[in-house]
Amino acid sequence: MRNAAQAMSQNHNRTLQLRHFLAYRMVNLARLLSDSLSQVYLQKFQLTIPEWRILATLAEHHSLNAKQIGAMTFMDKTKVSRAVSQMSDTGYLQKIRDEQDQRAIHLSLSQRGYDLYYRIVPHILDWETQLLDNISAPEYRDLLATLDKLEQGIKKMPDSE
Amino acid sequence: MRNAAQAMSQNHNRTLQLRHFLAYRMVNLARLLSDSLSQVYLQKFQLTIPEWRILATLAEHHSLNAKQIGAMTFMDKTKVSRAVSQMSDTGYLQKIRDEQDQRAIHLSLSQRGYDLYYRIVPHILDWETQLLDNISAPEYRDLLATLDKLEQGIKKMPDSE
DNA sequence: AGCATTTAGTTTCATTTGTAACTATATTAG
DNA sequence: CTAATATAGTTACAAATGAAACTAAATGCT
Repeated sequence: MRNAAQAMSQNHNRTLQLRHFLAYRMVNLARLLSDSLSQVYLQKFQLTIPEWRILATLAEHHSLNAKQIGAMTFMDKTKVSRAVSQMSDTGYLQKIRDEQDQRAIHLSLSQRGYDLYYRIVPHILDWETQLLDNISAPEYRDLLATLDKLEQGIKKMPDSE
Repeated sequence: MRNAAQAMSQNHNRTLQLRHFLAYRMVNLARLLSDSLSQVYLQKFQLTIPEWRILATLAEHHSLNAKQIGAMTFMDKTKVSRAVSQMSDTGYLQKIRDEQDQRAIHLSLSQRGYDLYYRIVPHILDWETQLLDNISAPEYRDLLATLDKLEQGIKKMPDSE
């Protein structure tokens, strides 16, 4: 028995049990994680999930255009566009047009944006700490490694263009 | 170093790196999985994601009411209600009022519903097989175990009511 | 150079979603 | 027994979403 697919088909005899169906489990857990995290801390800071994602991404990368943010966060360009407008209105970020390419707009956090980010981060990390309290350090490491492999794998699947 | 939380805080010195932030990784991967799976097979059978979830859940449990389905699939009751109506119209399921409790409605798949389910399942399993080809059997087993722990854990978190 | 195509980002519109209000039935308390 | 409360499910309304059309700038082709 070489891989997980063979193990699975052998264990379950080619029937579908949602409880053991990986995608179903991942989607449900992700929903729980996302709800818990956004509900508790982000609503408290008046940010939507897309806005938080942009804030965190820009805090790490300092300057990106909307397209890059979309690719990194797996968000639709319209979602990015709307969240960026909102954050620009609220003064969390600046838009600077590229001198070379007048279509592109460099986005970066304002001081106010960084301030917000640094106020939120401790809450996020506390939440993560609570979550990770449920698993061991090796489990955590293995989990991230496995998620990596799955992410690589799914991007190569025939029908995922 | 006892657990993952300590490992994490030590490794990353209490800064946030999205790449190593578990919730972010899980949510992104879940999105990829969900898109891939639903795009390829469910649209082909004219089912929405909520409809597929209800179909699969009823195929396993044979008779449930809307509330139970909602709890099992983590779907909002309005989402369940609408998907059930649709599936009833299409003839994939039957509604039978409980004799004891006239509010409750027992839902179960029609023959047509089971037929559809058994036509879809092989495609789902093929997709899963492709996905799991990327990881080993022990990795798969450990992954499901870890997901279990995280799911247990998050349900116990203070702010996740 | 001049016209077609591509690309970044926005806007429009139809669909999906969730919150809150609602209907109808059941349960509980006085 | 009756009134208040709770529960299952539906409906109405408003917000979020994504596909497609659109604007404006850049690139490619002849």
